[in-house]
Amino acid sequence: MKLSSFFSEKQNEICHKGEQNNQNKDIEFQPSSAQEGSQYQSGDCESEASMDTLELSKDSLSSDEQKASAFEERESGDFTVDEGEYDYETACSESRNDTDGNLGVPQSPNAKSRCSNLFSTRSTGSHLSLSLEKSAAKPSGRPHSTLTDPNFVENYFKYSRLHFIGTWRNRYRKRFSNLLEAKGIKLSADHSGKKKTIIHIDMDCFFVSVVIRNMPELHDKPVAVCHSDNPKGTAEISSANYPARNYGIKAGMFVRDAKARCPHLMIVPYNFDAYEEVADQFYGTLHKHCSKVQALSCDEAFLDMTECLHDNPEEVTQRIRSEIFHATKCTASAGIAENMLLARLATRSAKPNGQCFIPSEKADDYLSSLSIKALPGIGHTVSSKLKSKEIEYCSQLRNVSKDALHKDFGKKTGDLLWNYCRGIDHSIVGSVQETKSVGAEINWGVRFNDNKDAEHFLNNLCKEVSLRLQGCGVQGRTITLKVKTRREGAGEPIKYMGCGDCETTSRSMTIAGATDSFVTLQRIAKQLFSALHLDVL
DNA sequence: ATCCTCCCCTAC
DNA sequence: TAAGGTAGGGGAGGAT
Ligand SMILES: Nc1ccn([C@H]2C[C@H](O)[C@@H](COP(=O)(O)OP(=O)(O)OP(=O)(O)O)O2)c(=O)n1
Ligand SMILES: [Mg+2]
Ligand SMILES: [Mg+2]
Repeated sequence: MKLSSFFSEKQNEICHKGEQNNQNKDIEFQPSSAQEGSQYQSGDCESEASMDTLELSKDSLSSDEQKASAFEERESGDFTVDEGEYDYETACSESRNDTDGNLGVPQSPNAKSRCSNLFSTRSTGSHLSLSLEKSAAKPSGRPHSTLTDPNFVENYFKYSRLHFIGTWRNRYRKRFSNLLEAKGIKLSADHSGKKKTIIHIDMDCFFVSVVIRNMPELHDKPVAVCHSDNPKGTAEISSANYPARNYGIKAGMFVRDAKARCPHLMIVPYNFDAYEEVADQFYGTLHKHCSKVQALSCDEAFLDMTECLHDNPEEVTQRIRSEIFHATKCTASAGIAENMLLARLATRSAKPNGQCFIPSEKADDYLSSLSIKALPGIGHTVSSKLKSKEIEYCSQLRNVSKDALHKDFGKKTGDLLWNYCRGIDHSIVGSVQETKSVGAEINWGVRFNDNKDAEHFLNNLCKEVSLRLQGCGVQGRTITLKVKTRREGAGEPIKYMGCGDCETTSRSMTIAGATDSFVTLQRIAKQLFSALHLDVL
């Protein structure tokens, strides 16, 4: 059996380079956090000497237990919802089998693992994450794992779509820094009773549209972006165009399931450079029409047109969309409303290649029949909890008192639910926000035979985080390491080179002076890993 | 009260 | 074969 374990590191408390102070050099690490672990305490954290591989290696080698990664279980949960067309649980049956049940809430846990480290002094931080997995005794054959590629970390990120979208914001920040004035962000303060005009705009099936933008013959055929065209494969669909969605194909689905629904589905490869270029054209157009632009992702933004409006909002929106199409040969859809919530919901109705205006007097009607799960910020866990009480639509949610929502979901989420189901949203369109953390994690292809493998991987992850910190020009003081370990009794991962069903644990440590140094990260990460008392094998 | 650590949840 | 990342919001529970 194989085992896999993950870990990640994270550093918090970032500070902009330049100002940091080191107060006490002596005490570089504050043992405090590390010890929390508690029982364990063997002092790993304190003495560097002890940290040595010895302790680690012993532990790790000694036990045979296996640990695996967890993605699968939870994943299933995340997606189950929609129309039931694609049952992720089935796809990931592993997870379910596993046993033990967990606690309470129905499949709540997500399986995602992440590892990260972050630092920060003030506002920035960095994350580092690693994942480890023990490899099966003999099958060394895996072509794409930490066991066979010494530069696995570096290579992995070149091909990861989630890494691309996850780091896009930092690139955007650099590219458009001249246009971003760090102003007020999201604090909900909408006291100016003035009516606003908000536009939410999102490119249609972005990754597919960009790749086929010069291939009109494919526009009405089902097409999806994926690394693999193997009809038995577990590669994930990144984006599917609208003809493909008619077959029930969605992002995140395994390619074998997509092919089963639509055998003639055309698979096209990723083109990250083109996504970057089209996103720049998209944002270039937006900034031309509006000074208040909030980027949500590479293909999606909010515009506060209240003060940039010269014409009818719908005509302006039409113009912006035409201009985007002219510049990119890709279509965008937009929603227009008086607040960000309604504008975003309007976009959904508008897709594909359309636009939709929701006047505030129609908001109540529009929301009544809307599923709670469709509200932004409400995912599988919250919506399932409500559904178990027979509350599925916004109209039903309006009958639940604020107190009851607070009790079940906490203050903030309770307020959000209460407001959103009534179409209330006071957030304001902001431009940039200060970085709070920086991290890196890998939950695929991570396999270790011994502690050396794990250490090598961890070091590479530290290097990655160090570079990212330097790239952002920030440093951090709190380093967090997260590790995934295969859950007891979990079988092989369903997904090729996946992490499977894992348990995640994390440890963090705050140091006196902010850092972006590889050597420092490496040292702290090692201590944190050791404090977790995990066995590699 | 407020802060801190270790999670969980969400979205792209 | 295939590339399951990243970051912020938020809560529980303990320390201060
Ligand atoms: N699970 C996901 C979600 C998104 N993406 C990538 C591919 C998408 O093209 C891009 C933008 O995400 P969207 O949610 O905007 O999805 P699309 O643009 O593909 O479709 P839509 O027309 O619904 O916006 O992010 C991904 O790789 N995996
Ligand atoms: Mg889109
Ligand atoms: Mg989008």
